[in-house]
Amino acid sequence: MDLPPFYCYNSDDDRKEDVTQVIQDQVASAINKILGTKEVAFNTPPKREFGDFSTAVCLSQAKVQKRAPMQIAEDVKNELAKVRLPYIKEVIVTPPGYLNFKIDHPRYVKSLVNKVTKEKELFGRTNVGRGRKVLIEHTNVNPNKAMHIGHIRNAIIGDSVVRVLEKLGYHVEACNYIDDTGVQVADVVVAMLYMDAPIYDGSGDFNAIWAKWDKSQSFDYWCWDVYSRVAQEYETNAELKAKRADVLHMVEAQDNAVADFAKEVASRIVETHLATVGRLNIYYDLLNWESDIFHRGFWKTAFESLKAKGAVVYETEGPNKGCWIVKFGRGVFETETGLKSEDKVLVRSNGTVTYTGKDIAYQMWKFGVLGQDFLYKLWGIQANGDELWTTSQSGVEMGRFGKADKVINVIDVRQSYTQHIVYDCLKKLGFTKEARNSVHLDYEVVVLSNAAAAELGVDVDGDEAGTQAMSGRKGLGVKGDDLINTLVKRLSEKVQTEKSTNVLAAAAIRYFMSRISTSKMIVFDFDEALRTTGDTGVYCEYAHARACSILNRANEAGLFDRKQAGVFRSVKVPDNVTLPEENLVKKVEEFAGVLRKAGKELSPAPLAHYAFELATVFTDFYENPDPDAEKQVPFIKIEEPVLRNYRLALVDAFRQVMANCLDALGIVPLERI
RNA sequence: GCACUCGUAGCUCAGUGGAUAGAGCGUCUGCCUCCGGAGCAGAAGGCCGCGCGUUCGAAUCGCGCCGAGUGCACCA
Repeated sequence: MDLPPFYCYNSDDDRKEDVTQVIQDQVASAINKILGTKEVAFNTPPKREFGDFSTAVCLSQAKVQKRAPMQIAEDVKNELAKVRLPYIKEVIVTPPGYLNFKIDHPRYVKSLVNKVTKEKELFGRTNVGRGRKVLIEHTNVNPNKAMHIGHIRNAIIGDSVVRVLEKLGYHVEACNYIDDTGVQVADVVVAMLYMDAPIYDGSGDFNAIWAKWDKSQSFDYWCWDVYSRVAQEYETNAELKAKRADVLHMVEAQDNAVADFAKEVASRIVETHLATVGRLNIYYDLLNWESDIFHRGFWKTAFESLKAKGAVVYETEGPNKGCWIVKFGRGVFETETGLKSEDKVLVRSNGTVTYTGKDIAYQMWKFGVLGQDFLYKLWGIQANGDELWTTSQSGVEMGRFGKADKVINVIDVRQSYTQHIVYDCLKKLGFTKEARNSVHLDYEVVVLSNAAAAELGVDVDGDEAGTQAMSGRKGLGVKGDDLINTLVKRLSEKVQTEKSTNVLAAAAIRYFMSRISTSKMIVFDFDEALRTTGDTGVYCEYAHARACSILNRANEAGLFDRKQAGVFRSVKVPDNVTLPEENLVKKVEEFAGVLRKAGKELSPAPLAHYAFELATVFTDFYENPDPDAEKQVPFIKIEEPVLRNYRLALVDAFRQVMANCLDALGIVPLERI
């Protein structure tokens, strides 16, 4: 498959303002001039005595120059002494030939603190994405049951990437695809209409059907059980199973009472899903309904293009006889069990279109190359104040959605193959640029540890290592709302307000899902997910709240005015910057780079790790700001105004950057817990 | 069979070419007259799955194994 396009952009321009980058660029160009090299890579020395950053460039030069690396390093050091390098205090050579550089800390700290103070919530942002529109589709949960923690992982990754790319200057559109015409919705409809008495009489009156819903449960929870029950019933009840095809057929026809009922079921479930993810601070710009893809005839248009380009062929023989297929893989081949085909069917022999077929048309719409559009109407205003729009048969034309330069589909890794086919078909249609700009953000799934499964009542040995896949059909899984509720309950004892409790629970869950690489399976364990100490979102929030608390105390004592912008702008930095201070400032500076990394990898994981490291260095600074002193003095009780103001400025810089980082992770920073 | 992903401390994970491989949880030992103890300081715990290569230098790159998982539908 082609390389994801996000690896291609050149972000060099955006690093020009980083203080360390400025310093390293000057050192690098000086070294390049001396050695005649083109590039110098820097890294961090293992020991603080060596300096702030170093390079092994002399080691690789040893072979070229056929001289000892130590000797080269010494020569470079001597040459560098003749050049004026601002911010560099000292150059040290260590075996086997490293060049180490010491920074003039007071100047460095001052310029960085001033930068954070000036840029505030903009600190760390860049504009690499300027002028480019990215459409990110995520969540995409079948609207037939409650969301489980696997769906939650998808939504958290998707929403985090939306936030990161916005901070990198892209124009981002977040879409949530609603498959309201698929078998899963049909199954719940079958269950509601035909599984229990009273059976639907075909009258178009659904009052008796809705009355089956046990209102002591939310609708999505009730459907969760109903769906797993009907899946079991199918095994023994062929008559019921036959109803599925009927319902599916009516839903696709869209011109009958059952189709309207199905839409009503799906809509109600979508509302519950939006409520669930809303608790986690996740929002969208647009809901895209599969029924509208049918209605607007997207497939027909795409199909004509595919035929015109010869990308699809009609099979007159072989295993796919009577189907329109796209050639793929090895094509038709013989196996022990007979003829098999790796080609992908887009139109079945009964004339209906497969999901992949619809997806090709839909992907074309996302890039604005289908030549057709949805109709839209306002769904409502979300809790964050933003409008949420939806495609709709009764909507109006609008020019603002789709037409993206890049499209990111957040779908679990099991669908890599079909995504590949969709992008490949785009290429076959002549949309090579669009195919290249299509990204499958393929994260790994969430499974249950045996212990977690045992807690849910599954018949497994909870003491044994191993995992259980979640399954909607079996009704096996941890529901998102259950996890949130459990956390809220645990946290509420020690948190002052209900609002803070909810934010903190969301922080814990988002952090838990974000810290693990998207390429790694999450083996869900209750103890781990509910933990509030150590490497958690709660710890990060706590550090932030503590910083706010210090600043508030200082404010109350009249030491400075928090509301008054720029009070720290001209902060004086003492001559001796302590190690904890230095570590904090260096970590603060890393934020912009971490944000870029998250954007490049399309993953919240780097930001989560960074947030924890930032919280840790801050806590160290707070506990022990001056390790050489006999006694640590609380910042607000420092008598000397220069030192006190400086330490408070560092607290404020930390507070700002932690808030920015949490925001990128979709976590609301708390002033108080 | 083919393809992709994963394998690092008892457990959960960072680290993707640099110097002595890091965190958290759990275990053990200490620390609340003090800005928020959801914390801090310390101890113990590693053939970075195995082998061969590339390189001055490999957990990191290449090849080959081993183990775990996923995909290869006229399901989505």
